[in-house]
Amino acid sequence: MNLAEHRADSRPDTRARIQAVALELFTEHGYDATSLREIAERLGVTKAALYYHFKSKEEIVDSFSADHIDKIREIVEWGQQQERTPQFRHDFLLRYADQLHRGQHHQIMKFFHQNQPAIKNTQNGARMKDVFIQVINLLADPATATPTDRLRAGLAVMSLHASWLLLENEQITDDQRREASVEVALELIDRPA
Amino acid sequence: MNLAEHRADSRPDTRARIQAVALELFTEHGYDATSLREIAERLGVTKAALYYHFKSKEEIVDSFSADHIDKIREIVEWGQQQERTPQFRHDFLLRYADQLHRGQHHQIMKFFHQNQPAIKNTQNGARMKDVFIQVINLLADPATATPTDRLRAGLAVMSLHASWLLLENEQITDDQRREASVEVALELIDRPA
DNA sequence: GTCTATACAACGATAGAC
DNA sequence: GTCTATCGTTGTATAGAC
Repeated sequence: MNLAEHRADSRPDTRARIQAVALELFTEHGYDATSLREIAERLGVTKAALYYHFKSKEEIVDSFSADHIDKIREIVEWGQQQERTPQFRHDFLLRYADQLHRGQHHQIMKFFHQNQPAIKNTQNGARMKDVFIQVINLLADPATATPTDRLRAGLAVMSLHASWLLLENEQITDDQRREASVEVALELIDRPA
Repeated sequence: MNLAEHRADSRPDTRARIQAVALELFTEHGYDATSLREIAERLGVTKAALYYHFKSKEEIVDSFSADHIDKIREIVEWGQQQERTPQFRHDFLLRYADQLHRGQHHQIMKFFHQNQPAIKNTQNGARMKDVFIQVINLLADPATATPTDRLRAGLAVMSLHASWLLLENEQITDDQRREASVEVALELIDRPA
């Protein structure tokens, strides 16, 4: 899984640059609307060069989402070993929010949210959906929670995922945006009886 | 007159059938991933037939979203003439939720949510975004509300829009789904001081 | 109002030179 | 590791017969 070490012999970090530009364009204009030609031109190379680093367009998405999914899985696995108390839900949500704000993970979530039809049939699209369901299951036990509780849990997660979208026109800093999203998320999961 | 069952192979109202099939496929597989050939085949006609009724693929989207946008605008215009009390927010949200569950409007919102990159540069995509902002402005006055209040308002609307998505695996009826989404939405807009 | 046939561009992907 | 050149497919859209 450690691709960085595998490519230690290649000269510039072209692979990482492709990932960064692809994520940016996929998020901005959409996965389907972004051609490999656009990505290549932005980098000053040709389409064929991309195919040296990735065997398909879909593999570019998989490459930058695999790491993000693994990180969320770690948090979920930790959570599954804890007792389901209100305090746990609080801690879990803070861990989750913390992870979202590391590196490009926030942007990756934006990409997944806005390109669901394009990726839901891909390998990592399915994995992302699975882990998302597990997160909600930890916040609202499917065996005992009401549909209303389940919905609150889903919206709590969505508050963290989509805060940049719902608050995109506001004149606030990233930290303020993050603080607001965590506050509202906590309200939602503290609500159940 | 019963036009619908008059003839099985040459039904009238082809335009409406195109809209219905297009909305279904656009929502299920995505706007970009759905070709006009697919839509035509599902209807038992050829691509060229679609072009008699609509001058482009984008116009199909515009045709079934224009009516929905107008309906929301009516509600917004009503809201802008009311006093901004807690009771008003309550009534407004109920009116909005009610509109969402008429006809195909719920499905249209799902389509817009899941295909934002594909439609954000279209005419009605911009109109949809404008009216969405106005809805949030009515629930949380941009001049006085905190970012947290704004986020709650946005999530309240998202609760109504995305309840079928967040509760898609639950074994509940449409009415229960709707009831839960309204309940959580009302909680969110009742929260501000 | 729907058909056949086709124009034309763009896409993802591959082969092979350097 | 990147290039040129190209393949095969699919896409939207159009022209003209019926």
